[in-house]
Amino acid sequence: MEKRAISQAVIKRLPRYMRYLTELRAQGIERISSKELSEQMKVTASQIRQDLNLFGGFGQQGYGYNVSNLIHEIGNILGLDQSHDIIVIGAGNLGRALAGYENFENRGLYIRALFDIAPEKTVKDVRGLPVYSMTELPEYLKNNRVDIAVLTIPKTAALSVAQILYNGGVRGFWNFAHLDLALPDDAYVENVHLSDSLMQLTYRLKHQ
Amino acid sequence: MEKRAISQAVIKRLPRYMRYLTELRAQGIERISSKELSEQMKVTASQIRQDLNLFGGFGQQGYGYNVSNLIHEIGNILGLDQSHDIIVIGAGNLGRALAGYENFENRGLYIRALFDIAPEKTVKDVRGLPVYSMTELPEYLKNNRVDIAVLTIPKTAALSVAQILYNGGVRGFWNFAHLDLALPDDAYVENVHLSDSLMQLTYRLKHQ
DNA sequence: TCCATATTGTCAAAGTCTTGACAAAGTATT
DNA sequence: AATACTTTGTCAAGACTTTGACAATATGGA
Repeated sequence: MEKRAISQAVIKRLPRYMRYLTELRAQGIERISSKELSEQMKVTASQIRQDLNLFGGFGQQGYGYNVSNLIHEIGNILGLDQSHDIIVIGAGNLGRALAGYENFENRGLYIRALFDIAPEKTVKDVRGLPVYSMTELPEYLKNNRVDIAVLTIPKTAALSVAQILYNGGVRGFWNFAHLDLALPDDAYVENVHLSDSLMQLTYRLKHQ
Repeated sequence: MEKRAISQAVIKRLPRYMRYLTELRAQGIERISSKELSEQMKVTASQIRQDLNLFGGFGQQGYGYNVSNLIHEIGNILGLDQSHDIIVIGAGNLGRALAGYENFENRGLYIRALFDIAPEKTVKDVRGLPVYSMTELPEYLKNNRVDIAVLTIPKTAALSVAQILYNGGVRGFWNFAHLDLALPDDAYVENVHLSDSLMQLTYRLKHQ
């Protein structure tokens, strides 16, 4: 799709642009210049223009960017034009929290089911989603498309479950287990290490 | 503490070193060279040595690094030698998930209480922690030290609650609300945007 | 004790990312 | 229709980060 490789640094910024632009649209703002946006986001205008230009000229000289159009374009870049079928492995508090996010569906992200070793322990159901036993996972994968698996399970279980998922055809992994999941190269793993982020905070409290 | 400013890139890597080193120690491994560690972590040995050297010479030529000692040193750098008192604002699934992490206490991170607008809705209690009403927050802040507040509340409430916390003396904010919290410069905010991270995954599924 | 080997700490080069500057091209006003 | 203004897209310079190389120095075996 794009000409040259896009750096990780740029990709990380795209959802943030999305967030600010969506907020602007909600406020009824239709156009925005890189300068105005840069002031709100506390980045340089140059960076915004440079980032957006990697994917195409979405702006217009003398005018700026059309907010709705830019949301649409960045959404396409991020793959939100395609729908994604998602399952959550681990129906504990974290799994239920993620499964319960309501805004995902606006972006083509559909949570289809949860899995847990002890599904009956799940007192409340989450938005009416089914909670299956882990033993049913291979069968489910045979009969249902799954683009992304969310792993909210202990690190001791994470790798073996990920392998079942990979063998069942899943290629997207959103991993909350406390280890860096290593899977074959055609699997895409986004590791989320919450405690790493908390330690960055304790670092700053100590040093700054 | 350190001579020159440490870059954000380095600080981000420290918790990851911590994770791998802790795993090594659990396996009974007492010494490790930057070369071995670099192979496990899939980074360059040079980067490991350069990073660690910013804080002091923790290694020994011809030997490598002592695992336990290095864990201790990085822990100090990250501020884990100090104890931190933490409260969680929002006792929904996410708040309860974070409050329930058991490993925090090994690192001096003590969750003391949760707050919620509707504390009675919280069916199960979390490890026996008290769940207070939000109306009790200002009083709590007068009587208790709070180093870090975890915000797991809707974005519409986040800024006003953060200001109450800031006025009550809280300077560390671990923010899960879906906006970038802007607070005075002496407050340290670590924003965690889970959906940003999921969008990086959808980007990669589309493009790679 | 000596020597071969291992491995750090550090420097400079290479690579990547961010910023400032400005021509080109549009908008808005008179 | 002409002019002043705005703002993009793009380039090159500057800043920052990562890597490779190697002297210095320790280990461990003979």
